[in-house]
This record gives sequence, C-alpha cells and structure tokens, in this order.
Amino acid sequence: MVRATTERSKEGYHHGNLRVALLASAREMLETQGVAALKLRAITRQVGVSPMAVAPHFGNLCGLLTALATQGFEELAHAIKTGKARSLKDAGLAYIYFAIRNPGLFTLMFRGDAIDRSDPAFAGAAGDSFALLGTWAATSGKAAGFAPQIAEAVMWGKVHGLAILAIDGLLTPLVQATDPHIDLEQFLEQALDYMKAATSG
Amino acid sequence: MVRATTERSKEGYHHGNLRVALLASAREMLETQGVAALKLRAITRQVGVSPMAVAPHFGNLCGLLTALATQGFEELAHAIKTGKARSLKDAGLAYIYFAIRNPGLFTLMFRGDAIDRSDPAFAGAAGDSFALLGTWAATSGKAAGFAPQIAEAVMWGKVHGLAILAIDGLLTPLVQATDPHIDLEQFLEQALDYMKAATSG
DNA sequence: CTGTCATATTTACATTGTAAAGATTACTGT
DNA sequence: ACAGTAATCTTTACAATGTAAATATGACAG
Repeated sequence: MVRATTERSKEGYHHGNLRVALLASAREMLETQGVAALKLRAITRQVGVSPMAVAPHFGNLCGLLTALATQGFEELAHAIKTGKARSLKDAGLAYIYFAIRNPGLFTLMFRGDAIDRSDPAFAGAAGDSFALLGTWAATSGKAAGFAPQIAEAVMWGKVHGLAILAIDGLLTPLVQATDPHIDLEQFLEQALDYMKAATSG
Repeated sequence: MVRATTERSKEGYHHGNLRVALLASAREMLETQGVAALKLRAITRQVGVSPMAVAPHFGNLCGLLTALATQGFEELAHAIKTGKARSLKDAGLAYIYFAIRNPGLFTLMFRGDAIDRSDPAFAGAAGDSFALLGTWAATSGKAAGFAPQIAEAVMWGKVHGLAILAIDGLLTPLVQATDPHIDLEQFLEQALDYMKAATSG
C-alpha cells in the first residue's frame, strides 16, 4: 500500500498522481528484484491500485516500461553531460557508473522486446543520449583513414561492453583476482585509464 | 510437425532423439522470431510433442534454454580458438561475428534471468570461453602499471559492447552514415583495425 | 446542480509454465 | 522368450500472467 508520495489530495477512488507513483514503484521493484520481477500485477499491487489502472496513463505494461526506460535515458544524458563538462574520461565514467548504479534500469533501457522503441518520447530521449556519445567521440582521439562513425562505435562499444559485463557480474572474478580490496568502480576507472594508455589490438 | 532429423527409429510414442530435436527447434525459433518467442508450448508444438515432454530431458523450460545457451558457448569457444589460430584480430572478429550471426543465441547466452547460470554444464562452457578471452588478452597489448585483469576486461568489453550494440541494431545508423554500400561486418572489421591504430581515451 | 469526461475497477478470457498422475514403450536380467 | 523395471511421453488440472470490455466513480466546467 505504498502511495509513493505524500502529495496525494485525498484517499479515494482517484489516486491523484498515479503516473509518477507507478513509475516510482516500478523502478524500485526493478532495482530490488530485477527486470524479471516487473510484472504488471506486482507493480499495481504495491501502489494499491487495480492492474488496469495503468491504461489511462500508459496504455499497457509495455507503455509503462517504455516510459521508465525513457526516464532512464534522460538521466543518462544528464549524467554524460555533467561528466563531459569535466573531462572526456569522466564522460565515459558517467556512462558506466550510471549503468552499474542503476543496473535494472540500464538493462531495461536496452531490452528491445520489453519496451516500444518506436515510441516518440523514448526515441527522442535515446537519440539524445546517443548523440552525446557522438560528440564525445568526435572530440576524442582519432586515427587517420577512419570514418568518425568508426571512432564513435568503438568509443560507445567500449563503455557499453564494460557496463553490461559489470552488471551481469562477469567482471567480479577479474576484480577480485586483481586485488581483493578493490572496488568495482575503482576497477572500471583503471580500465578507462588503461584504454588511454595502451594501444590494443 | 518438424521431426528435426530423419534418424528416428519409428513413428510412435517415443520420439527417439527428442533432446536434439527440441534444441534444434528452439534454436530455429530463436533466430527467426527472437528470444521473446521462446515459449515452451510453441517449441514443443513445432516438434509435435506435448509441452511436458521436456521434463525427462531438461526438467523445465529454463533447463532447455540453459542447454541451448551451453551449446552456444561451446560454439563460441570453438570460433575463438580457430580465429586465434590465425591472428589476435581474428579472435576478436570471431567473437563479434559469432554474435551477429547468431544474435538470438548470443542474447540468450547472457540473459541471466532466462537461464540457470549455476548449471554445471553451462558454467563449464561459459568458463571455457571466458578463459580463452583471458589468454587472448594476455598475449595482446599491455600497458605498464596495470594488472592483466584490467587488460582482459577492456579487451572483452570492447568486443562484447560492439557485439551487443550491433545485435540491438544501434550501429546501423552509424554504418549507413559511413557508407551506404558498406556491410555491418565490414564496419566492425574496420572498428577492430581502428582499435589497433588509435589510442583512445 | 447537471452533464461530460478522465480515471479507476470489475469481470472475463486467452495464454503462459508446470505439478501430479497415468499411459506407453524400451531395456535388462534371467 | 518373457517378466519387471525404468525411462519417456501424455493428460489433466491449476495458479499466474496481461488485457479487452463494460461498469463505476469522482473531478470539473457550465
């Protein structure tokens, strides 16, 4: 019976701000129990509302998840922007840190079979984030004879791959083998430093 | 009513080689309709068998998908091995090419909520593939002052990220912007060449 | 107050995976 | 060859999912 915020006008038939309450509940459930637990009935039960109450606000479950993913991309864009204001490395770190600090949300943002990528709001938010990565790659290191899109893909692939592997827990053995006292975030920061220092084939 | 192979002894109550038939049917359905279409009832219907026929062979749907993912890691390890026999770049290309040529399978292999990672056969096959990547990174470029696990993570993250982005269709705009006549595989090969040539931060 | 409309509920239904029990066939030991 | 055992597959039944359709509720403008 979590009513999400206290700003509700009254207890009654109409919730008042059900849209944000549903998003908040879904997001909490997403991070505590994973994307597999994102069932419509579970979300609405936690808010104290009937399952079909999502219809006026999101249409259906897919719409709710798409709105949540959209919110995720907006936050990701903001994180990259503020990171890039400091340094190029921080922009990459912002991408990775956002992913491992919001693992469920980040996973949902790239799950094409759970969300509706043709949704205008989602496409806009995702496009904004991707465009930021493009400018990031443009101002970063280049190599002669390669299209800028190649640089952008490599840049993006690096941070995205590390983020996904970290979320899936596949880096933890490597982290512990490096130093049992080290943190995952510290490990990833070293990885970004390594990328700058080494030429890697 | 696809009976998968012709090696069936008789038409009858017992299928004969249902295990491989189910795996083949699931894999075909995986690549033609995506991981979201991997429903138990759809798979068994295509083989012409009742849904609960998976029980003796795989236990349940999760067991079937885990066996399929295990098979995928075995094939991936083989692809990396034969690629590494030629060059380091080919080892990376083998990883990426396997992913984009078996997009559904590759996606399934890393979907922790659809498979059982504690399954011994799966853990063994996945571990073998990951170990190969470790030796790959060890023989690749290094940088002073960094643990070998850092190099391994970066290496793995690069190819994994590009593979995931390519499967999700997020690289196609970049590919077309580069050259409308270019192929995705050619684009990715250039990306690997770029990684060798450029120092990237 | 009254009509209108967005909001939320209720009911019903098709679909999912699977536990339990039964039917069918293969295999093994004598 | 033949009985007994075990593996394989089917049937039935059930809980849980998302949602279409119809209904109820309340907010709000006139």
